[in-house]
Amino acid sequence: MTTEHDEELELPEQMRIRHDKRDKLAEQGREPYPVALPITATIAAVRAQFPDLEIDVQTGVSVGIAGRVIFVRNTGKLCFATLRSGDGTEIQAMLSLAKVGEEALEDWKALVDLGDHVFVSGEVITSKRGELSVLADSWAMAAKSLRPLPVSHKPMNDDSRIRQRYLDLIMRPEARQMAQTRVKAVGQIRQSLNDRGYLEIETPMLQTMHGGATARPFITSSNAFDLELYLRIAPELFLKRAVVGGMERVYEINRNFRNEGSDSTHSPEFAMLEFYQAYADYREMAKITREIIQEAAVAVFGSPLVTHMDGTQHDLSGEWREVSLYGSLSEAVGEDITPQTPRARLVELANAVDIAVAPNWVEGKIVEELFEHYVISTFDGQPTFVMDFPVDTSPLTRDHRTEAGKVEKWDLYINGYEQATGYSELVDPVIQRERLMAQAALGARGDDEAMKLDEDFLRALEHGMPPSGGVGIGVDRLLMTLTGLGIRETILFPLVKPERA
RNA sequence: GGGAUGCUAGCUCAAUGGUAGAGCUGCGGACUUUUAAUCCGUAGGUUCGGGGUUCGAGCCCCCGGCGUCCCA
Repeated sequence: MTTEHDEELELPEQMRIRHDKRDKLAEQGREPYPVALPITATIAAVRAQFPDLEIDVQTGVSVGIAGRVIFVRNTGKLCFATLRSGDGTEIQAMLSLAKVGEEALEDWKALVDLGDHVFVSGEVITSKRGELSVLADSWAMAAKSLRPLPVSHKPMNDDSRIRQRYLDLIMRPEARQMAQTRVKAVGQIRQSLNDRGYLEIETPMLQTMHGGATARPFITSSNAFDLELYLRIAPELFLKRAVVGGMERVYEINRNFRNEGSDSTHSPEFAMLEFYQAYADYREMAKITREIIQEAAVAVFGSPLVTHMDGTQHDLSGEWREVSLYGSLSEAVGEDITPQTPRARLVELANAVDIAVAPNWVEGKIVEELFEHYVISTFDGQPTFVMDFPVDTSPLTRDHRTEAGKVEKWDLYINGYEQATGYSELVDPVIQRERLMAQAALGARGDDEAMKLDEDFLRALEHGMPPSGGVGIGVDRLLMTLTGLGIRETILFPLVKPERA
């Protein structure tokens, strides 16, 4: 039988010591986790109030502040500590024998570790080196940390940073900045859409039928309803129902779930913005998309000039280039590729560049793969709208108004990544039914990514959906574009496998 | 899915198949102006898990776990 005491003995030495200090705090009448502290100011407020003090100044102003101890420099009769608040602002605490007395100073030295949250009450001064400081009259533990922090001057390894993001946030300003950048960008997206008369709505994450994209879903079930449920792969079909209902400008920013692998650009759960506007077409939606992304960049950087942490810059200002999918591919291949190009020729072209064509690939899928192989690298990172996709890969998109075999769909590429997609939405319920029937046939042939026939969605369309444009923007991808970081950095807590299986 | 590569002290990393080490952190001591403080002393290990080869395995082999990079 293992007692609690034995378990403590098995802890690493440094944790045992911190547990002991936690116990000692209580013995000395110092609560290790007090419920409240007489805080009078934030660290940021103190810094703001005294921005430019000379060296060795006494302000006569007394404050009570709290923060996490990130440096300690204990000497015999005068101790220094740097306290940092969650926003990253720092201030020095000084504890002198003369001010706090021998007992409080000895307690400080014996019981305070790097990583503890402490409270310090005293006068705002500057030290003889000019550092803005609070010269303590008293101190209190705000929250004892039982685990040592990583060393501050060596980078943590990526795995630990992601698994223990709280440590990353404590240790690395860039991690805090990333989290704030995301808040700024997403906040601006909402603002941009609200300003254009859009309503933000919430549609189901648990769905009885998944649709709106081609992807494998996560499957779960309801005990109460004895029902198989799917985590949504897209909100599209519900947002369109809202448009049918008369909500003519709607958007949603929320998580989608796709039961697929992850890499530097894919996460099983990812944030998606979708927005729909009645009486707009895909060109109008492209313009709004560009404006939203530019406005997000301005919100983060103050201008459409995006600057990554490594110093590389991308100019997102102005109009963005448009290329035609078939046209740019034809140019790259050196022969005319159209929706009428025979499948056999497409397969030859694909095989010539080592694209393995699966038997169930439709012609449009081969064209898109050829496009990705030949053309995307020529964009040179520049924001580019790729216009007019094959009809057979876009079952929810309206036929092109003049080009046979194509639909009014664009993909937006920035930095070589697919960033957004926009449609003139298919609103003809008869054609939509035919398209979804064709998808169901693919599904019956074993394509487990094919769309299902959603009768209620079709019923909604049969009530009449106004001509509409729709867009999906990957929020995590947008953050990647703005920061130059991988998707697992733009997501605060990405999915990681358990450490022990 | 294929290939390469990594996992060692709290953190970052060393270690021809032959006594597992360093820096920082920690602990003890000195220091009333420090900024990754300095100086003296000292502790800290199930080398990811399991099996195998060997007189002997952190290292070699096999199986598994978790990462990273490249390719598809």
